[in-house]
Amino acid sequence: MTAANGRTAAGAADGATGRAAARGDTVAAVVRQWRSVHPELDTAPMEIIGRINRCAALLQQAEDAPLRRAGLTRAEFDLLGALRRTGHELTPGDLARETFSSGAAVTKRLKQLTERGLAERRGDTRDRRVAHVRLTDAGRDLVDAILPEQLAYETAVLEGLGGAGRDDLAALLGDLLVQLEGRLGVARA
Amino acid sequence: MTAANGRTAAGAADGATGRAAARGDTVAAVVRQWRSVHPELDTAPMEIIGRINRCAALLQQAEDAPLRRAGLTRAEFDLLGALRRTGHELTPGDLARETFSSGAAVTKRLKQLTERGLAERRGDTRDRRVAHVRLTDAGRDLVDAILPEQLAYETAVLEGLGGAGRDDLAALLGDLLVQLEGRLGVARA
DNA sequence: AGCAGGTGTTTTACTCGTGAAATAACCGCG
DNA sequence: CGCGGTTATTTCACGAGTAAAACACCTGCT
Repeated sequence: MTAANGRTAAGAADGATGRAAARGDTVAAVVRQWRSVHPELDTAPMEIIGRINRCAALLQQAEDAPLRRAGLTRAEFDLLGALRRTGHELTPGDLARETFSSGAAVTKRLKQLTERGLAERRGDTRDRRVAHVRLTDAGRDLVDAILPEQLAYETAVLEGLGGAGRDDLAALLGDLLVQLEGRLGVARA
Repeated sequence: MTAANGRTAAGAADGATGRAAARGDTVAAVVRQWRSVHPELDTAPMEIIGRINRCAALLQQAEDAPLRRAGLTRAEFDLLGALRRTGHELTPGDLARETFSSGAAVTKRLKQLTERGLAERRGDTRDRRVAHVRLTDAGRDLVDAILPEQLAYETAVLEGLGGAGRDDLAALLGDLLVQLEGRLGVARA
């Protein structure tokens, strides 16, 4: 993911579009550039998609710092988080699905995480192809230490929106997500 | 970064709402899991941040396909797009800032893109350290061919939100982005 | 002039993720 | 039983990104 798609990247700041863009976030500047080069195109979607991408990039950047301090990659934390929140053992395949990554990536991460004593694996007794992975106490404690920190940061960032704005935003993003997940068939129902 | 942080990942496990019900996107299921494991935490931010991350991931996935067909990485397209929308030559350093990536990455991409005849470089006459990069005709045509396609897809996805919803969403994301960019100081002002 | 220090770009060494092939084990059917 | 087909996981080869070092060049100071 990356940080910036063409419509997400920043230019100079200056703003005149829409109510929030009066302050001129970086996306507004980019959209303006595109409009002046391609006046015939409807650039409205960029105001949403571009901002989503840019928000995601900035959030990731901000939230990766605490993880790094704990010696974890975001992907590793996602894996541990999946184990923590489901509350039961998962197979590598389950973990790949939960974390939206390839099986190969999960294999590598599990090797790391088990070596570091954050996760444990045990073979299935019936089907010797499958493994079951669970958190160690250390793994659980690590997740439980990091999660509140992340949530606190997120809460602080969202503070500026006000309660109603937060609710609206969550709902609208939910609608959009339903569109996207429907469109791209979300596999598991 | 990727697709799914701990609070973004989808839950297969939660059959409760079965289909993507009234509000049943994948993020809602994940949030529900966290709440049941950590009832004391305020999980509200996940409803926004998680959805932003997931939307970004799905959008990228969807929009990468057309790029791939054109033989481009998203990062490469971002670079070409920065050149296209600014309308003038940029130095590698400028491109790194515009596309939020490291200078090293830009160097590599430029090598690729010039070899493929999509961009050209020329040395600065005054300062022989700096290079100036511009699009070739082929590069410009490629961007101009891909961009409308991407916008059309985005328009289609956003269709489902309705005009008012779209405006609200853009504005709210703008507000959030201002928070984030302010908080993380956005270099270029 | 000449050098100290700063800036723009590239190189290097490495990490991480991926797709595809390889491996290993299960299942059902003759 | 044993063979074909399928599924779970790992291995392999590679592409892409990064941070830090290297390089090349400029600028200001003496």
